[in-house]
Amino acid sequence: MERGRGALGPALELVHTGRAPTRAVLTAELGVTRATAGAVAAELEALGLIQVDARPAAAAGSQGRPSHRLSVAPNGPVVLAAQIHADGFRASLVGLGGRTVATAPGCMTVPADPSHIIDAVVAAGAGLLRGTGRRCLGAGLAVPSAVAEPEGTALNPLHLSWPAGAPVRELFTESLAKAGVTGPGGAPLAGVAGNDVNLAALAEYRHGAGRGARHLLCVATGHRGVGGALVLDGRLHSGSSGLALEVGHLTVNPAGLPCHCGSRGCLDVEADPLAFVTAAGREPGPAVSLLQQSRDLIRSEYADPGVRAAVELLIDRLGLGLAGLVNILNPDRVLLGGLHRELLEADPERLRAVVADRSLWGRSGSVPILACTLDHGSLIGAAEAAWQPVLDDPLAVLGCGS
Amino acid sequence: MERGRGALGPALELVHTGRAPTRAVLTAELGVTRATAGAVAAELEALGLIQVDARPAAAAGSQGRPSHRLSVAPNGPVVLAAQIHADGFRASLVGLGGRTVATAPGCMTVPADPSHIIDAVVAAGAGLLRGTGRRCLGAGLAVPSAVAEPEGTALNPLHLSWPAGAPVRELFTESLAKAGVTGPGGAPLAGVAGNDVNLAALAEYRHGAGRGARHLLCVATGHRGVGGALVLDGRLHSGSSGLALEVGHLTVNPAGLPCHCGSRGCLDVEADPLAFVTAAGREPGPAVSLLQQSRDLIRSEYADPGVRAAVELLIDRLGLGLAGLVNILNPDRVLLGGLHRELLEADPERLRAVVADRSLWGRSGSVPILACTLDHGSLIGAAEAAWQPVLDDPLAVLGCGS
DNA sequence: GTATTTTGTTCAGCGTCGGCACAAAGTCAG
DNA sequence: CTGACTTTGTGCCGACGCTGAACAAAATAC
Repeated sequence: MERGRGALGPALELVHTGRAPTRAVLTAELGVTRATAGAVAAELEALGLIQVDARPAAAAGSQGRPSHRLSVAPNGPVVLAAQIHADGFRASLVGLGGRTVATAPGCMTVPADPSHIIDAVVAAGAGLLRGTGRRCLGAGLAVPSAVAEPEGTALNPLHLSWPAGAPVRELFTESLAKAGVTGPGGAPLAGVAGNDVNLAALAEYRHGAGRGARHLLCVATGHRGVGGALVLDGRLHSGSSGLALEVGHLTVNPAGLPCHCGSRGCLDVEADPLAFVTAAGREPGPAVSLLQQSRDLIRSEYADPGVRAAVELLIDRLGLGLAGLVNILNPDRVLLGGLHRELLEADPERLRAVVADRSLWGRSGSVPILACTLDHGSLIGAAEAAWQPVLDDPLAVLGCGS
Repeated sequence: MERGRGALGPALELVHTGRAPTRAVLTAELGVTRATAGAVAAELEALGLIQVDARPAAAAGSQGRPSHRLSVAPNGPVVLAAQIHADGFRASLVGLGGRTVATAPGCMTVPADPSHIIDAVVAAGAGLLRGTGRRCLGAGLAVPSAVAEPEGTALNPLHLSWPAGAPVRELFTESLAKAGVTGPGGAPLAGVAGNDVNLAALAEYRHGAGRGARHLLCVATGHRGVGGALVLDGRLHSGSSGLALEVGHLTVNPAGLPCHCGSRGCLDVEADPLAFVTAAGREPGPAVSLLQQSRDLIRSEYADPGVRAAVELLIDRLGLGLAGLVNILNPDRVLLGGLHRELLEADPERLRAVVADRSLWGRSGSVPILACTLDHGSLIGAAEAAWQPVLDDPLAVLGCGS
């Protein structure tokens, strides 16, 4: 409680994202003196958040005294991360560094009443907490819908049969209280809720293929429709009311299918798994298995000319949409998830060529397009959102006394 | 040089934008004690940047001791602001608060060699500086082209006959040195260059219709093509390489005109003055007078059914483009400039209805759409960009000794 | 004219960080 | 194996920048 209180948050974030493996690097990254960095590390260790290994692993080739290694505390506090998708839910405890400590998947048909499934996923998370006995510092929930801020309501839970405007954050917070999940000192825990693609983008930025990007654009499709997200200088850009990056209604096929938005040829209906299966000339299965059906087609039947043509068609449409987004947002990296990831991996050159051709500047055209790398990215992202208050100011969350 | 050095920049910005008319308000806005706010104000006054009037104007109805009024120093330092457009240039000296101190317009055909006109506009500005004898702290240049960062090159100076990739920032800085324009202590001055719509958006955010917005979207059209800009939390978002908000190639008319980008029906060719004049069934005049021709048509011949139909057609196309941008960016305010401003004022309800109808969420649909209010917004914006280093850290620019 | 309210100023105190000196722990050269 | 060198960790002091409290000033309210 003497030195380095102002830099506590940034320092924790550096260790959390693995960008400060040693005290020396921490010193350089924070731009402070060794004395301050040392005090900061000591404080974070005292708070039980990080670990300092005096015994260095292997100082390969470097002269001088070896650095102490900084790492996330292996038995430190966790956050409760929850995810709801069309065919079930998933709850995890996630520590710093994006490390999943325990997981409880659950499959079911999602009930029309959001509070039921939120209670179920929270109960699963509470069970994990009891089982492991870890301290819980926050809770995050990912839902397949835009979440309006500051209300915390799910505006378009399309593939869930929920009513539009369901107050998911409020339900989540109430559910946490009912399940007895509390924060430090038994205080009630305020849950955070967000769109699954947004949260996945945040997770990729911190721990996945988005590390080191300044402006990260993420586009993904799960079962139906297309979602987008943008991370600007490390912060999720969700717009003035949480509704940014609703990219599904960019026009990518002027002569295309009518969309429920009133226009034709929107990305939502032209570049999602249903569009792919249809373009490949196959009979679409049930909605929740469309992504798997598409994956199977690409991986097992790519030799089929119909499948191949469908891949190329969807790449062209997706590329048009991405080019539009690149022109507007000028990101320095683009990540693709869900079916879009499969399309990228099936023919990376074609997609990159379309984007380069249609985004005006050769420079932006050469923006790297990569695949998302995290499993359950939106779950990790929900955890990241829950960690955010701790990363912003550890002392405010943990209290000076504890 | 004792108290309040950290809060110096934020305090200056508050006075600069008129959000801190008194010491008491400054105290509240900065979230510091009266002692600190007083010291900060004293320091800024000592630096010659602001003025403290002990004699209050008229404390209407309020109890207690009247506040001292804070205002921008009337004879304080200025920055050199320059703007180049299709039919000439304009140079001004602009003080804090966006106050234009002196102006030198110049009309000519813009030469194909950018350095000639940049030298001319800088010479005009240098003349103003000699004439007024004011200290100059920075210089900014607005050009009708995307400016790539960090190179400072004009990538698509479409209506100028410049080569693509002209190094405008470098030319500007060299020209300043040649003209003998120097910063504090005779140090060489680093010029900043930016896209005119971007800079106009910044000016509107600070001093115009954008004041108080969190996420401000600005769309404007001058003679040809459509430009956009985004201000996020007070900072211009120009993307990872300065190329963001190139909004001209959103598709707004699937069956529309071919565009040089290879697509059809782009905003650039469907919602600019040429498109309007053509849609109204008139013979387009020379490129540099298209905006004026459009204005005249709307203001004088709105009764003509052809003109009216053209207004409605362009409103519908513009609305489609704006709706797409609102879905992606979720701003809390939209400003329109150039011909788009005229369209808004001709039929505000129609434009708002189109945007509300096509942007998915009723809430975003009700985003306020307003007209730009500043004359020569991009010139003021060039000045704002030039002021930025002073607003960020006044002491670093002015030096502790002076 | 006195009380109240609000604002500006002075001064002491303290927390936080930089700078420096020194100790510690390794590599490298002979 | 020893000594020089390099790099990292730590303790101490001072400076800087802010808070808090007391006090003074300038208006309104009664």
